[in-house]
Amino acid sequence: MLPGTLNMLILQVLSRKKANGYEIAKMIEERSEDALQVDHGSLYPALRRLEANGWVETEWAMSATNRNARYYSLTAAGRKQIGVERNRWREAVLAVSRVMGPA
Amino acid sequence: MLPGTLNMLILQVLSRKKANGYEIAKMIEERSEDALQVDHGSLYPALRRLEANGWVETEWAMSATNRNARYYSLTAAGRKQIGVERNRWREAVLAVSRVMGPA
DNA sequence: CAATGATAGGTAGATTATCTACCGGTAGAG
DNA sequence: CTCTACCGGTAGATAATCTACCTATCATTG
Repeated sequence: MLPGTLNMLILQVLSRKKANGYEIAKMIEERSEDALQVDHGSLYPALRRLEANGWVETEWAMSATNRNARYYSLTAAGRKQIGVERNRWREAVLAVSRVMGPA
Repeated sequence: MLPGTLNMLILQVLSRKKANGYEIAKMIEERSEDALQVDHGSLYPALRRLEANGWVETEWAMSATNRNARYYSLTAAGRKQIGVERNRWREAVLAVSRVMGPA
């Protein structure tokens, strides 16, 4: 997992639907075709940061598998933040590409 | 600067020619069109790591501007390492792209 | 000749984000 | 009743970066 990308990835998957931590990790792993493994020792602290920044909000609810789970959903600020992170990522990749050259 | 990319960027610029720290930073900045700023508090520790890993070797020499400078050049292991880092980077970008989707 | 900016190398300490390794618990299948 | 999947968390180590500081010389300009 590239440092600095986890926040963006979490916000992205939450832009589709609210989810609990376990589901967020699974979605990132599945959508990356298992290329990204979300360590849950990284995930929960990251979710705390997102909440502290006002980008996600939480509520406790029963999961589809009948467990008590903390659900995360994007705030309005969180939706804006996705754009910020996307642009930062795109520019970072472009900048690295310019240095690394083709192939 | 994305964490985890500096080593690769340094190895890449050294694959063209040997250079001192100041020149390495300038080359990365110029080739990225100033999108990447190489903090020299990050650069020198990174160069130490690369040397400790046996990917670069150093010698002191006079620079083009007539100053005593430590020049870095790739070892055979360093050349191989570029490929390793390139592949890792390419796969990481691809994985993130799959999660983030188009646009 | 003195001041300044560009060149050059370095470190200490703080910050940030990640990973490792633990802890706790429940639901449901077999 | 045991085992797997599900679910949430933290403490401490690790790694890489950034901030801020130090030193020094060369070359140009006033």
